[in-house]
Amino acid sequence: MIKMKEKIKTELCPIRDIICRLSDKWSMLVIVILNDGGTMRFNEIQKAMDDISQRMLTVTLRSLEADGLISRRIYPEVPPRVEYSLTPLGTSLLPALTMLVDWAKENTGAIQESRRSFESVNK
Amino acid sequence: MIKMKEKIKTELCPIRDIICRLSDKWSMLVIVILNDGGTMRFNEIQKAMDDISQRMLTVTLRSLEADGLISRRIYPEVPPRVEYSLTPLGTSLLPALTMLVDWAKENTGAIQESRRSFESVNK
DNA sequence: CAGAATCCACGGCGATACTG
DNA sequence: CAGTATCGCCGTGGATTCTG
Repeated sequence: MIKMKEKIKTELCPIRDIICRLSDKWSMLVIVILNDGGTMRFNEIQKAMDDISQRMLTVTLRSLEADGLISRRIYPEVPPRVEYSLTPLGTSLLPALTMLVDWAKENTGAIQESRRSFESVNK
Repeated sequence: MIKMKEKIKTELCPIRDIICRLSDKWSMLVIVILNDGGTMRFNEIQKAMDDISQRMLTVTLRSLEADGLISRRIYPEVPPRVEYSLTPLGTSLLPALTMLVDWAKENTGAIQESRRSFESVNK
């Protein structure tokens, strides 16, 4: 059996870096929303998230673009129009992301109950 | 096709909460290491990570214990001995975690190259 | 040995105001 | 519409010291 630990310690300084980029407050959610919505404009994405600030959406989109997970197309019009969509690389992340979300969904109850009993013991 | 966005917005305030707990600096790594090592003592885990502070390891372990992902067994001896191991719930997270790590591993090169070209364009 | 407690630096993130 | 710029809070996490 392969030692996952070795995976992480030898190959995964870069891997941990990637995980950290994804696991900020908004990145995963943006990817999921773009997967559902296809090609979307800035404001569309913001409405779909409904509680992200304009600044953080900009920052998040730039970060994802830098990593090659989304593409950003600018139309030289007035008023300006900018469209975002997942790249193939971004799309390839979805199975793993979905699995994580599904796991979280299935175990939400168990985890919350565990937290409650843990707190009542340590109160 | 199911709208992932709906999943996240309706069911996933709790789900996002879980993802956030996992995606701090150390939690995923601890889970992976415990999966490789089985039952381990505090110092064993710390050595396996080799760059985590004592404080952060304590904090991380408590958080994972509260969520029911790891168990903590105390032996009333002198000097004290405490052993950690994955619970079934913690183990059930591994497939999703592995998938994410594998994706990151496979696409590290592409991502880093994307970052470089992005920076050279925006310099 | 396995922590608890304290102090502190840094960076993520939000609020607000301004612009092409 | 889709940003950019600036300011400031606060939470994460590191270093250090102390304890049962």
